[in-house]
Amino acid sequence: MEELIAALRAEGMRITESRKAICEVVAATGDEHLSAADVGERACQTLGRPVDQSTVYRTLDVLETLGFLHHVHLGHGPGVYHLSEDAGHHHLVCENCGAAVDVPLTDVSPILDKVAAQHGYTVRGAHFALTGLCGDCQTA
Amino acid sequence: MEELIAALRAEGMRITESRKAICEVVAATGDEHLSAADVGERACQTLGRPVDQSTVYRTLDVLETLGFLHHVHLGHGPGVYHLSEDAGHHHLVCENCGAAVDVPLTDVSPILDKVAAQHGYTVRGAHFALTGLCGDCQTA
DNA sequence: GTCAATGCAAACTTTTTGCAACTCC
DNA sequence: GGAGTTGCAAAAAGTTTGCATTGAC
Repeated sequence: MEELIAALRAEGMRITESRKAICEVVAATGDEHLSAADVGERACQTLGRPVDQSTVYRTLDVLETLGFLHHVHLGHGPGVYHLSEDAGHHHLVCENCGAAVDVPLTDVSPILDKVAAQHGYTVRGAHFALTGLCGDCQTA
Repeated sequence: MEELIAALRAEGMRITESRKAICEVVAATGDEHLSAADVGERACQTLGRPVDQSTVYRTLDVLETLGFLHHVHLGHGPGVYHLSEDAGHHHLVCENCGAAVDVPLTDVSPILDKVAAQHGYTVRGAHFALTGLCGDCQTA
């Protein structure tokens, strides 16, 4: 959290109560995947007063631009945000129940990189999830 | 096209002018990826009168349920529809310019299946695209 | 005091839904 | 004639934007 605030300050940006609250929520995010609405809700609780959704979006956008956050799409619902990691991971989502698991990038990168290279592409990040059926939904 | 119409009829569904036009558009789709709006626009031209977007969505939904179509998400814009193929393919999309290439499923399935299996999942289809940078955008 | 950031409201995009009118079988 | 379909309009969900006011520096 201190890191996020410091980075914003280093960019010449102003540190408002709303931003502080959002940074706190984001920093406290473990490997959770929060939607913008989730972040907003928690920020409101942290701050004890309403924080506008547009402010949440704008702040998340800033943090994403600075490289602290990524947002991914796990399904048809809202996009979800999570802290950037060194390694990164793909997401495997059940089409039926929505359960999601993280897949270390190292498990899939070799092939994806190779395939992408065949088309002149460079795979970067994991903006969309891989879809399938989880164990429970297969048996059901 | 005849096949689509026949299938609808076989399901006890009614063949209207709008449906015929939409089926014609869809059947004429090579390996293009059309959004619902694209399909609607072409159907209007084919038919010479307006076809409501809701009718397009409902018809595409029927065709998808019957297994003739799939829809995928290539980026943040509208979903796109394409005819089902025996083989199927993934999509590799440039984050920068949006250029998309099809990747044969056989090129990536082995790994994806293996990784998914490690988590008890079964990968099915390719509902979301893989993202990266195309050759042009890398050099730029 | 300035200028960035906020909150509010309104626009926007894509997709879905309720419902009366229609028309295909 | 009766049920499946349509078109229209309105709603829904997620996100973005314009703008006057506020507040950080």
